[in-house]
Amino acid sequence: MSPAPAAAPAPGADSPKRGRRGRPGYDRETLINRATEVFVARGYDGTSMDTVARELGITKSAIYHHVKSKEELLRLAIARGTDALDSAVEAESHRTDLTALEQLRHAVHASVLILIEYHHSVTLLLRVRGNSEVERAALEQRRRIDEKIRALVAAAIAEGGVRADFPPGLITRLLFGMVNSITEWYRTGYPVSPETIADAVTAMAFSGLEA
Amino acid sequence: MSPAPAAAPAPGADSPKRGRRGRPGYDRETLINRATEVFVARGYDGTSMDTVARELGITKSAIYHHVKSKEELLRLAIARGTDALDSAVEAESHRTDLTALEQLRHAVHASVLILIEYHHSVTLLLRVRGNSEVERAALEQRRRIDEKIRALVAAAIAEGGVRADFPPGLITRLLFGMVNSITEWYRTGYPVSPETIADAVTAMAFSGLEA
DNA sequence: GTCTATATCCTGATAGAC
DNA sequence: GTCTATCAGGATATAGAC
Repeated sequence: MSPAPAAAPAPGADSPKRGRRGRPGYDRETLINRATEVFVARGYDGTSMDTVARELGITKSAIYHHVKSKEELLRLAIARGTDALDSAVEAESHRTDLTALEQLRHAVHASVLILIEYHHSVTLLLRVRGNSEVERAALEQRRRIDEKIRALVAAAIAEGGVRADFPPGLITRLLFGMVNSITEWYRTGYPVSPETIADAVTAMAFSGLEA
Repeated sequence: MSPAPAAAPAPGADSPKRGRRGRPGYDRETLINRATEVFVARGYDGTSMDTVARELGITKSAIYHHVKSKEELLRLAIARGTDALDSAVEAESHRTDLTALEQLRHAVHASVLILIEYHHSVTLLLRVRGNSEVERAALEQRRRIDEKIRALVAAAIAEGGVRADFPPGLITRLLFGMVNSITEWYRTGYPVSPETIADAVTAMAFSGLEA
């Protein structure tokens, strides 16, 4: 019920090397992380660069010194989570020491942990509608990840480890619908540990909620 | 595995009484339904009234003849799904002939069917961020529905029908996270019937995906 | 690296003709 | 009930001083 995590390392998710001088002094990394949070809180399209600036305590011009456009800021904000998710799923799906069912279980568990660690970034990714080139590129990368998951589920079904009474595509969507829904309510400080959440998701997904 | 649906009736979800004259001739109902689809496709904040008008083949002014603001259009777009969901959950949670576990199973099954029938409207509801009065009111109504569900899950746990090895709030969020995730991929014409989808969700949620 | 302007375009909304 | 024309405010982005 608690497989090996295999989550990605934390490259500095919160407040890296701020200080030194008295006030703002943002480095690019911190600016991206904070902007990501603001985009998540109000929605990307619902957030003006003025709002981002105000929330960060600086002006728009200061932001445009670090990034060349609002779209680039979105691209950078999304990239972290996408990359972490992709490499985790990629890693799990190549472990030849496990059955497909166990690979899938590990992939679910690892995805939950990454989704929590990078929850702002992943949340933005999951909300993208394809309204710009950046958004369409993000959707395309997400589609590639989904493809790997679908292959895992198909293999687990072929193996006899996963129910075959419903279409594989439907099973996959529901499984990762549950996993991804974490972004809807998870907030920093949520009073249940990431490991417990990952265990709960894995248990619910594979065994159901009946006692 | 296939409980009594109890879904709401269809008051005319697609194209009511269009025609008569050659071109547009929208009635208010049709306009709202079509606008809802456009909002879902691009996101509410990412959709200008000019875009809505273009998609509908009329001008902004024609829209403002039917509704007084973009916000009111959102309110009307969201209302249908919210009302249907609320009354379905309300109805199931008052059936004294069923155990709490069975009430929950029926509520899940009914929610899936409503979520599919009103999927554009419900999708908008689930994406609301609280950036305006209309959005905050929608969030509040949604919170009331969630409260009823949480009570059902708590009762089912107390009854011994649902697993108690994880926090009830977490179980509830994951369960309806899976249910609600249908809005992420369901499209009119999806090649699996609503009933089969509802059965699959119920089976996955209560028994898990292991064979 | 951050500020105060400012340019340019887009957005929600209205007036008034047909 | 729909159109053309228009307005006032807000959006992204840039120029140039400190």
